Amino acid sequence: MHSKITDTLKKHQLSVTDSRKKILSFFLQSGNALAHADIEHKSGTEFDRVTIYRTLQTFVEKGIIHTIPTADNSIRYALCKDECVEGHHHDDHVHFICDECGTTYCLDHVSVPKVKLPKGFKAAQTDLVVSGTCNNCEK
Amino acid sequence: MHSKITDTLKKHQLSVTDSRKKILSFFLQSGNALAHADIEHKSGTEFDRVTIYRTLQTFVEKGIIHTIPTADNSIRYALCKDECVEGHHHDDHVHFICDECGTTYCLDHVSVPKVKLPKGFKAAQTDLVVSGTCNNCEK
DNA sequence: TACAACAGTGCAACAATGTTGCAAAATAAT
DNA sequence: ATTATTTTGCAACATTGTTGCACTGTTGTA
Ligand SMILES: [Mn+2]
Ligand SMILES: [Mn+2]
Ligand SMILES: [Zn+2]
Ligand SMILES: [Zn+2]
Repeated sequence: MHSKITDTLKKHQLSVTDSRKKILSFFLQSGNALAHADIEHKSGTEFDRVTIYRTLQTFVEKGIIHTIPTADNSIRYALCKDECVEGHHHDDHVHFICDECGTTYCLDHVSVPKVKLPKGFKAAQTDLVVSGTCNNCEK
Repeated sequence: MHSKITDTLKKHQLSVTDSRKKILSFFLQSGNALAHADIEHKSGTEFDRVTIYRTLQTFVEKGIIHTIPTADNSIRYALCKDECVEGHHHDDHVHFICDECGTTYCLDHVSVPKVKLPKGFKAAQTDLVVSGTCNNCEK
């Protein structure tokens, strides 16, 4: 019997450890994006801060999670879709950060439009982040 | 006789001080976006690290510079266009970060497209950041 | 299951980045 | 010129991120 969590780790050639299982479960439970600090709070003293840094880094490299840029010096991380693999992400959806509650959403069904760049500029990745009020916080 | 720098500070109701003049001049000279660390390097020991933090914060609040989100935990700052005033920015252009040289460009003539959000989501601000190779670094 | 090889973790020490309060200095207003 | 106000530097502290290394846990093989 294999849980979904164990399967995901194995699929990406990672040893199955307590911290990885737990951190991955946080993402699955939450549904939304998490910052390093969120994970630190959720896990209490269960494992070391350094382990969280290394786990997040490993997950990003393996294509399990992706980063979401912000203007407040706190990277958010969210689960990738199945197509993401090591070294090549396919997360071309819009992200939304709520100014009220701070929740960060992957808007999986809103895709990032192509932009026409000036001569000589070659795009490798495009991030579109919208901030405002989410559907939970609206009046 | 008033310099452009002094004028800009006065226009935004700021006292004209050495550090503000110097930091603003860095932005005017560079043309591109600067991170806190860039300013710290350019200024050497001329003024305190805390003063740089406070000056950048003040400039953002007053609409002299705007922030550019990144996925590497290092906010970049760039000069605003003239229309930006306290509490209300008008920097709806695309930003480009070169993976080779690290330079961050304001693509003033490439505007951010409107995106259609799911029901209940209200956009206040939209940031579009492209990364890749700039026209200086291509091939 | 037992063992060896390997990978991941915790800890400690450190570096970098950001924040706050307060007295001294600079600037602006009178 | 004097006063009122704002800004700065400093010190102290908090938070965030990085690295090396010994120890522990995991995996694959017998
Ligand atoms: Mn996402
Ligand atoms: Mn810009
Ligand atoms: Zn919200
Ligand atoms: Zn470049």
